[in-house]
Amino acid sequence: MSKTVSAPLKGSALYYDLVFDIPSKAAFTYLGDEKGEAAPGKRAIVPFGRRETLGYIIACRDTPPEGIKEGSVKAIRRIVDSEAVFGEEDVALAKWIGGFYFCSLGQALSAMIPSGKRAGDYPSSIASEEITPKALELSQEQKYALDAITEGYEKPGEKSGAKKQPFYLYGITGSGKTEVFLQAAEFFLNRGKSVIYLVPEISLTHQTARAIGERFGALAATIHSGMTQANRFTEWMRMRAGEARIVVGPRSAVFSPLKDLALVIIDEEQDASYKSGNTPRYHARQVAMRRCSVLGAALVMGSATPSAEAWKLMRDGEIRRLDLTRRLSGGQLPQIIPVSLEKTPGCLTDELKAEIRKTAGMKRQTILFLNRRGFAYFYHCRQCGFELTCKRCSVSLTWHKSRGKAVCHYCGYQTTPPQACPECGSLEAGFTGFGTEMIEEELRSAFPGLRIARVDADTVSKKGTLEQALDSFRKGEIDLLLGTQMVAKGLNFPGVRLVGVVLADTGLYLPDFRAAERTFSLVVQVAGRSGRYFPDGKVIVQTLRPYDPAIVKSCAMDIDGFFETELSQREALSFPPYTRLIRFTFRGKDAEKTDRAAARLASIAKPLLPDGADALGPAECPLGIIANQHRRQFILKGKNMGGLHAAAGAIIERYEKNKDSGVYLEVDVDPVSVL
DNA sequence: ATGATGCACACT
DNA sequence: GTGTGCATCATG
Repeated sequence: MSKTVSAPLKGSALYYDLVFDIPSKAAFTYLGDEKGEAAPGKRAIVPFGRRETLGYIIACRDTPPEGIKEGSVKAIRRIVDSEAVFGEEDVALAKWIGGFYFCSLGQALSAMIPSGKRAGDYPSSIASEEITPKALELSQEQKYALDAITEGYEKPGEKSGAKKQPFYLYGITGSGKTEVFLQAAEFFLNRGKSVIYLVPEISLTHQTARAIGERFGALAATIHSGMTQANRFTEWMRMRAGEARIVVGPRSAVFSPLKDLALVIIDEEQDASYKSGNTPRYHARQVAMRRCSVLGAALVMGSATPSAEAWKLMRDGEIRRLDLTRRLSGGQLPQIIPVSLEKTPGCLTDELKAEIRKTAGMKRQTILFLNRRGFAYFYHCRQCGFELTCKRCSVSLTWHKSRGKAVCHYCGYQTTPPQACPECGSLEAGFTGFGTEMIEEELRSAFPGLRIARVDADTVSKKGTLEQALDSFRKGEIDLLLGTQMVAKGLNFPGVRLVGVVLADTGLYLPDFRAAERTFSLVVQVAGRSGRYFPDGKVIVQTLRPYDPAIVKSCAMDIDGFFETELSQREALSFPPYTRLIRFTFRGKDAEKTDRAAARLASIAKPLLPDGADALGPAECPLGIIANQHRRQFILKGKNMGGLHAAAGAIIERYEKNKDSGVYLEVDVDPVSVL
């Protein structure tokens, strides 16, 4: 817990060590503030170089550290917090994060602690006035799972030293995972313990948060990106005070400062959003495992489509798998039909059109899903094969009809596409492939009477638009919802009969070893949107690769089969989960310099590699240029993370000794994507 | 990270 | 001779 150091007597010198949200690992010593409010665990504004910066007070001391002249120590300008906002446990966790993900303590703390200024009053939590603590009746399978999760629980007061095995609630969509999670949470709350409930994104957080607010009332808290800083901070302090004991939230909620944490739930465990995209590039699952093992807390993950990592751990018995095999509503799994797109002139096959028509005739609803990532829509010359790509990034430009422009999805560059091929002058050049706009147009002309709504990053840039569209879809004011990723996950619409995947295999063209896994899991999840309440759900999966295992197995809902082939392939190529990766990415305006930097790190690395470890590259990244920056990567691969990680640490240290100017190095431990 | 400093080449 | 640009450095 946070130890509060008594305020210094007036005039007596007491020093404080602060860390900052900067790459430097050093702590800086300051004199206490005038009011004497300084204490470890509080944040302070201090003069730092030529400016004032927020820092985290991590310790106090009687004398300045060795080598610092007493005269050069500055005083804390102002203390931000009236009480400590982080404690020893948080610092210990931050140190671990810094060590494992190669960032400074200050960077780790700043990722953990909400940056809100002041804990105002205590309103606006998700706590619902009407508490409905009535748990639903559990099925046999659910009961078994709940018992397994709770049975190892030790009595309060007893020290729980033994390492607990994580659980995995593996169940098809609609099999009642959430209710098991909620009752497990309730079990621990009833014993005075705390619970973290992680969900992938805000849209999902909302539904789950509501359920938790209703069931646990004032004990519930939530933190997500849609909240104001002050509200997030308020929730943080409610947790620290022990007032809130269950939190629902995305990735960052894994840091929640709950008292007596006993259970961490990770819903949709395979979701890539659990991995942070910026420093520190932590994975919430990894952090959760760390916290749980330190505290002796239980970890329960769940999904219908586990990650390859989790699947292997279950297979090897390192994670205990708990199966939920039946849909509670009695709904059947939908029929999933793969349809080849090869001979279709437009982007909607006759099969899909027929089903849309049939569904509309039944006064039911359709969701059309387009996985737009990858190269679904590109300028292509049929004569010479020329492709129009971004001048700055190496990716294909996407055609935006409404703007009449070709746009780069990475840097925002846009240009008017040429009428004729710039290479050979042929007029048989232009955009092919599918975008949501084009599909929308084709739909409107094919089904003039249908009420169609399109939901993608372009149409929902304004806040609330997505909610609005989804709301009117739920009310039945829209017949067909067309969208990207956002319509795929978690949403639950009773009226939906048909789900169409416009082009399932776009992701398969990405040069990433997880491409098949992602595609597979996406199709299975999208399929799960259909037929949740009626037994006549239908899913049409359009594809240019009808024989690809990821497509075939996902349409057959053959998860075992998919992982069998996928894992044996990963093993053959020694990719995760059979190995671990540490990726070094170099960015620089100058290609030569970037190459040199990568080569230099590689030559440092070679002699330091532990036995059984491999180096890949240095090589150009699959996306070789992004926003005018050349990108190179160098990947370490090894069976044993301990040795690999230690080597990486030594490599980084030597590399930084004389670093290349204009080239930035980024280190990613356990990268989820290598694009 | 970020602002200050020092050195290179350009140009009123 | 001063002015703009970037690499280098230190931050207590």
